[in-house]
Amino acid sequence: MKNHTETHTSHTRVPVSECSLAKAIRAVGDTWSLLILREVICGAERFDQIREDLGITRSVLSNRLARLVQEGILERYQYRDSGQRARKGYALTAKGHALFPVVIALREWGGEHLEPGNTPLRLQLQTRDGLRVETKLIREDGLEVTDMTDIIATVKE
Amino acid sequence: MKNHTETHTSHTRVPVSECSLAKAIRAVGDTWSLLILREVICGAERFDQIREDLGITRSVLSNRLARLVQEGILERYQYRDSGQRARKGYALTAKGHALFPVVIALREWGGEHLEPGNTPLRLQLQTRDGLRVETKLIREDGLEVTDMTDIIATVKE
DNA sequence: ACCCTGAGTCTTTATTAAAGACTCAGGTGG
DNA sequence: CCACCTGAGTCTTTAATAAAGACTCAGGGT
Repeated sequence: MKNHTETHTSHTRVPVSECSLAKAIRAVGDTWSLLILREVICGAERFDQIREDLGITRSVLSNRLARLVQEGILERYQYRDSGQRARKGYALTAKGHALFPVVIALREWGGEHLEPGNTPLRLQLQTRDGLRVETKLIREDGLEVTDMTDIIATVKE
Repeated sequence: MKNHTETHTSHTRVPVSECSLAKAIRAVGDTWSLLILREVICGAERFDQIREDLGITRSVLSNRLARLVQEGILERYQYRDSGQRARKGYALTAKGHALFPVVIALREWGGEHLEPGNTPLRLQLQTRDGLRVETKLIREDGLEVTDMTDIIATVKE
């Protein structure tokens, strides 16, 4: 436990009910939703495929998928592999795709702070022509922020 | 429900137990942890302050804080406001600060996709000298990715 | 010495998730 | 055409988590 006596920053109060960040966390920040999005991003589009990969129960998966569809993050579609019967799948909508920065940032954080050192296979997020994609924090003036302790929360009005 | 017959991308299988992204989601992707981090970022460092802001119960807050400290995302410290008794607070560690890209990306997504139009007060994340900070997806070659549908998941080895 | 407050723990009740049996519709094979 | 398989769920029961709120305990203040 560090022991600092410097004046600490004052509390920026934005009620949870009016905060975009809190709403976003409420929308996708639960135990399963982000993992389901990961599955869809990885190309698991069928119910049972997602269920097997995640080890989630049918009822919970059913609920979460319905919620994600209802929130406009996922959408359902039908497809048919040649010689197979028609099946239903889930795919990202534009709103769902807009979560990529969140997912990629999480992936980066996990890779840098949760791996014991030598991790075998790492999920990679890249463009279709194979270029790696990463998140950067860019200031209004175009410069990159590297020191996170320089960032603070304020209330804009 | 759209009805596409184009060949869908194949499934990129990375077991959840070996995936940095899944681990990151496991670590902070639950109902309360991210909201608690939001509080700390906003300067709410005391137990009861966080509890009041979030409406979380004491026992759950206690558990989550302990977990976040144990995971090295938060740390405890003591401080004393002038004329007040010493108190304990929670602050982000370097590992916790490294989650800023995730938080900022969530904040952006919430602001763009969850707000009904005219939202009164919006939490702003900026540098100490008042410059707004935003996340960008940058490709290996330095160009920004604007079309999210161009991003796919692969397994790197 | 007594009281207040911050920072919890403990106990009871309500919600949510897990496990796994059951349903139902669209095809497939005979 | 009929029986059967499979994907995509629902339903029921049991276990785990969270909510509500009383209780504890230590450090100051008066």
